Amino acid sequence: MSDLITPASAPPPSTLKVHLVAALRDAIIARRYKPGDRLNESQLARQYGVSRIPVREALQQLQEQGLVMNHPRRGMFVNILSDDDCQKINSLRIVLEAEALKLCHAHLTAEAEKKLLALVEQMENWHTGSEIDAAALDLEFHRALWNLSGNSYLEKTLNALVPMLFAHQALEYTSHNEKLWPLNHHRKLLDVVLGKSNQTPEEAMVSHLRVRYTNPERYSSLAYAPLKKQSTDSQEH
Amino acid sequence: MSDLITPASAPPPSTLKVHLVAALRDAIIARRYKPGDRLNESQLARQYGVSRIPVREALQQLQEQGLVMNHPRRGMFVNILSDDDCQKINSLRIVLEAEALKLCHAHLTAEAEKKLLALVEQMENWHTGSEIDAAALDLEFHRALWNLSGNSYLEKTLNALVPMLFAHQALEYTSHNEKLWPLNHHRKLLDVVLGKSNQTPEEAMVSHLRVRYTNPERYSSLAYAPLKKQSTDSQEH
DNA sequence: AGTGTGAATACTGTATACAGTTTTATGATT
DNA sequence: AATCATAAAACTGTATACAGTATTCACACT
Repeated sequence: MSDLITPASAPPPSTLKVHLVAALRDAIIARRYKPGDRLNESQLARQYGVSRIPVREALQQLQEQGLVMNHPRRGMFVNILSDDDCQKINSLRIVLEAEALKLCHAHLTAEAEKKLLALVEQMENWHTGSEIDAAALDLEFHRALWNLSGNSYLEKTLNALVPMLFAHQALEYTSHNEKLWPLNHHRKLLDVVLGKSNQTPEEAMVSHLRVRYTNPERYSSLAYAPLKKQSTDSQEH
Repeated sequence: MSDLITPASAPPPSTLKVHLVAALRDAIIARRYKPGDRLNESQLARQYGVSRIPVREALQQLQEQGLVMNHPRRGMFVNILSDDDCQKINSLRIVLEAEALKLCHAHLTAEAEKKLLALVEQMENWHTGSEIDAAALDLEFHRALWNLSGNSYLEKTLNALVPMLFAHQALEYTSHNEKLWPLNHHRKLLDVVLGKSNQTPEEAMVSHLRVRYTNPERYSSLAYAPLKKQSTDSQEH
């Protein structure tokens, strides 16, 4: 009979595609590729030392996640979101993160509490370092909350929405003003999870996430334009 | 200069993949392929008269949408959801559909109202016909609401969640008991959109969608089992 | 110099080919 | 007859090849 279901402990029989998805998504979230940049299949295939097929498959998965956009027979581009798009995504994010926060309390473990607290303190003590790293910490904290919600579909949905905002640098970590610094908000969210806050999950999440989106010139100047050799400094590996 | 952005009126330069995605998704939602069924790339390629590549790409897009599941190096299977999975998806659906319903009122047009009303009446007069068709009408009505919400990301998210429930026949249309018949609920939702209800969007959506999920034997008996020639009557075209 | 036209190039979408793994079938052993 | 081992077949993941379209470049024309 053997194993009908692959045992959870089995070595994950990974494929090139999953590695490429992770690498490309991280590169887009970290803004090494910027909105509007063209993603050339052959070039990426050369960079990663694989054929075009797994690159194509990875790009199509990212397209489904909203990070890149396909123009048929023209190619894949890092997606461009308007201010309005960001607002829409963010309002949806608020609803979903509030729901997640609501569910967290029931699934709280000592281990999870410890991890969240460590992240909060790491963020509070953040005074030097790049904006990218601040974003990475921010995302990691929220992902931990999504995971703690215990609803994997909620988690997956948020993972398909929020990275779009990060890819657009929709959050700013430059103002170290103590009151406004987004990283300082996270302890309040943790307090809600721990039941040590008098705010409802909705209130806490709204006050954390309700921001306006006004795009600076975040986009590649080549966006959707006739394709030219793009800046080569956005490469990696 | 020409067109920097493909004009909306342009003939959609479609690909084989998008046709396959639509065909396969419809087949899964209509339960011509059932949860647990194996989807063989070569076989589908032959059926549709194309090569394996566009079939693979279509299946991977459906995987991202949760309708099929990949077992690395084993193949794609129509996804199987446990009762618990259905509960989680449904609770998320309620939150999202309530949000959509809330947003609809602001975007209401005479044209949209006419379309929704037509669908409601079509459903109320539904007395004969298959369960599949009832499900199709149900889904069409809800999709119209999602679209009317004006938030394309909300729409896309719901389109990635709700079809999973339909693929599992999680809704039953067999009880023609007037009070319980789900198709009869839709007028109440429309009333909320029109502002003619004293229910809040949340209340209306909760009472419409809060159901329990208990799976009958909805699954293919071959689910995840050593692969055998599967029943050939689930083919099409 | 700027603009328009056509050839050359590059790229995507799809088909075919190949390698390694998984599944199935076959046959030996008890 | 049932179980285990081995060989054959089938399938996925990936690479390569090809066709058609989009883009770029070069050159003529004004």
